[in-house]
Amino acid sequence: MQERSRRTQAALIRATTELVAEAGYHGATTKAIAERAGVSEGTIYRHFPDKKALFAAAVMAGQRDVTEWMEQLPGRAGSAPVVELLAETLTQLSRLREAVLPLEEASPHVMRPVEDLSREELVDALRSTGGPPLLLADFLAAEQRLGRLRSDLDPARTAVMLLAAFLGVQTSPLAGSKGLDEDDVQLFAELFCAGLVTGRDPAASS
Amino acid sequence: MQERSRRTQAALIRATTELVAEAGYHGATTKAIAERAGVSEGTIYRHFPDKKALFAAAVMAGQRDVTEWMEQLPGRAGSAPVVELLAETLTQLSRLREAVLPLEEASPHVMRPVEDLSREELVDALRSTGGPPLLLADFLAAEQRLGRLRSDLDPARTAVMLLAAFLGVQTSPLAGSKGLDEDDVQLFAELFCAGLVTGRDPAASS
Amino acid sequence: MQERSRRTQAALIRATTELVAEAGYHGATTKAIAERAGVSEGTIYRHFPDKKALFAAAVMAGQRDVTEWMEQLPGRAGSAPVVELLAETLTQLSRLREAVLPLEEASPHVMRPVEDLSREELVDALRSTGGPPLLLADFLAAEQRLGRLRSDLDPARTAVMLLAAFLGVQTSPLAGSKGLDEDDVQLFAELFCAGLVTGRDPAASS
Amino acid sequence: MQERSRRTQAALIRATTELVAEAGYHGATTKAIAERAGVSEGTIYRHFPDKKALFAAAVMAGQRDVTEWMEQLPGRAGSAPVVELLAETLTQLSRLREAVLPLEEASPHVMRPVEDLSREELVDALRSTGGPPLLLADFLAAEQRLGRLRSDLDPARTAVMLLAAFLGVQTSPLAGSKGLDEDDVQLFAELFCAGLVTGRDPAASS
DNA sequence: CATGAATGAGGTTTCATTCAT
DNA sequence: TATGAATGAAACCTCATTCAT
Repeated sequence: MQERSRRTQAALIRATTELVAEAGYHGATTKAIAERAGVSEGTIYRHFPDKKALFAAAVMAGQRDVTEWMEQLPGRAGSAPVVELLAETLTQLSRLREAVLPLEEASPHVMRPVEDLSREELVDALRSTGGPPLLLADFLAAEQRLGRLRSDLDPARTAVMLLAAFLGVQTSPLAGSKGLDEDDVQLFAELFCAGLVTGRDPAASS
Repeated sequence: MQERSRRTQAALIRATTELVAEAGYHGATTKAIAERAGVSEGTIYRHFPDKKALFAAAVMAGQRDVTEWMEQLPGRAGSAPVVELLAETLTQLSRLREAVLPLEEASPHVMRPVEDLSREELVDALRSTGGPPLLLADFLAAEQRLGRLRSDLDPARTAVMLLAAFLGVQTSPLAGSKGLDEDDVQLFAELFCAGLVTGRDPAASS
Repeated sequence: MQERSRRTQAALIRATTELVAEAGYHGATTKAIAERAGVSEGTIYRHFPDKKALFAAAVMAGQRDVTEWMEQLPGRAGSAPVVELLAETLTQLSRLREAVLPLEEASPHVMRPVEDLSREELVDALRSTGGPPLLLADFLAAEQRLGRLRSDLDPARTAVMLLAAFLGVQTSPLAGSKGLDEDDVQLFAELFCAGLVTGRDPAASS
Repeated sequence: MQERSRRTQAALIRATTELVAEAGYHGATTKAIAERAGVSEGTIYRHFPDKKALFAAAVMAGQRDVTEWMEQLPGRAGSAPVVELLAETLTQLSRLREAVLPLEEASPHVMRPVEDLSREELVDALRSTGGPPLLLADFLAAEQRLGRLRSDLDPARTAVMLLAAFLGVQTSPLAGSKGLDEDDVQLFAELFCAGLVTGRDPAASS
């Protein structure tokens, strides 16, 4: 039955995401994943060709959630001070991504040997059309057209840098293990955005 | 021989750092490390109680190099525009840390399950007296006293955020595998520092 | 439907035979067999109690084809020089058995641990009434009565030895992977039969 | 210590050979081999890169024993009736090879998927200089020069065929599981050799 | 001090077989 | 009856760690 199949698959992806968040990449063994998902280890391989594919699916699923939220962002350009919009976006991101982040961050240094080829594919997918970086770039470009953002910035490059910096803050061991609170996000948005806005942004005067 | 002992230890640390950078955390097995260091596997355990200790030592060693460079920073407060000083600092950091970063980044998500306790210890050590975050905080405080930096910022918190954001940019899969070039560093410094400086900083007018 | 049932069964047997020939014993997994036969894995167990039974059936089916051809052999005793008749027989065998041989050869060393008991049953079946060895023995006995074959040979024992030797040549890794050509069969027949015939066989003088 | 290493290696090879003979290819699991050899499973991989290499080493070791015995054969050409020499050779072979044979016979159809490339290498090695087939070919050529063997036969081809046929008889499921006794070997030698010898061989008249 | 063989727990993956639909 | 998802034992292999030499 396709219904049951879909449920199992979702359970596996959820178990993977949770376990990586909780116990790190090493804790996300096939055994632990199967246990958490309430299936046997063999079942994993009925739904994914190997562990690598399961991880990729988990990353993509998380990615999808984030993307869905961000799709509204470009349309909201100009509706509030830039800093405010960015702060809201980052707050949402920090909530949505909490679970997914370890997975993605783990990929470059950790998953490399497991994945070889597929690592590039995965990153490509993350960057490809419609992903958060592009959506953020769209938003920045829209604000540029409104004259509220420095016109000498490359939206794509800036978007990537902003996201990467934020993810860095969110995951850095320097930040402690507690994660970020509202204040942290607000401070980050303020600091970083001060370099982005022009005088025409109403919040720039503060 | 203490001399020989020290050389072996250094070789092990160097081998560990190189291997993590080259082959990722999974490539840094005790066997590979011993081979690269030109000793036998058993020898590792003459110098470190376990692999975890070797990794911690490797992180600390890298940390030491970075710290040595940063120790001059607080004394240079006021000697040039803040943005310029920070850009120079980040450029140095991006060079010095290239090798060590994978090690540190690997630690939170990768070493956690292996180490549990030690992770906290490690992070504590990274934040403890004399480390780059504190040195950067000292520099920021000095600039605050000179009136060139917003006085409402907590230097310690800001320093951590700045470093974490920069490390995030440096290691993010979003940035591609090529790493950062001079322009990227410059852009980052500009964007981020615009939120830090006051009108009294000579570069603030640009 | 008994008709449909028979077709499925035949498809399974054919798939098994083909797969063992193509991909070796390890390639003949239940999954691969079901795929090739165009049914689901579970269906196998509607038609055969287990994999072992499927293999036995496949061996028997191949055996049946060979047997059918050999049934004419005893009746042709005396109709041509012994060497010629044997060469023709072996040529036919080498063609008919090409597909089935791997199955049979695989059985003793491969299926033994899977089957234990059944291996004996299988071999018994192979030797039982009507099988090629007995038919060849009948032919040899007939030739003995015609005086064209050494009378001191035990027909049954000789038949088994002749067939076994030929199968050995046909499957030996020493012979390379290309199999036997006509010349090889001819040479084998000549060499081996020279020890069988008496002076009264017209070909014995060559 | 190299001494201990060699002993372990020998024990592993012996265990592998025995287990394949006793329990078939499927019975020769890494676990069973390690148990039989009195070491842990992990130890296997300190001495051989993988199971395939262990099997190859076991085949080669058996091959070496057989080869050692056969090296004297070419020198004995002419020292006794051809049939007698061959019978003796085959008797020795049937003893020496009893253990090794399953391994070799298993290779083409069974080990293929495990070995892929290496199967060809293995067979090449079996056929390469100095192996039993070549030694037997040397012997046949020597007998040809003595005029006791048909001069129209290709020694190499005949040697391969003779060995393959004999191995076939020795391992055929048709022959039952008891193996060959002296009488069987004698009969095989007589039958097969009758086609080889000329009138000048003293045994040809019997 | 150094070696390197040995360990054994644990990892990912396969596959014959069962069972709910 | 046919399906195909689920099972779980067992396969091969890795690796941090110990210990006799």
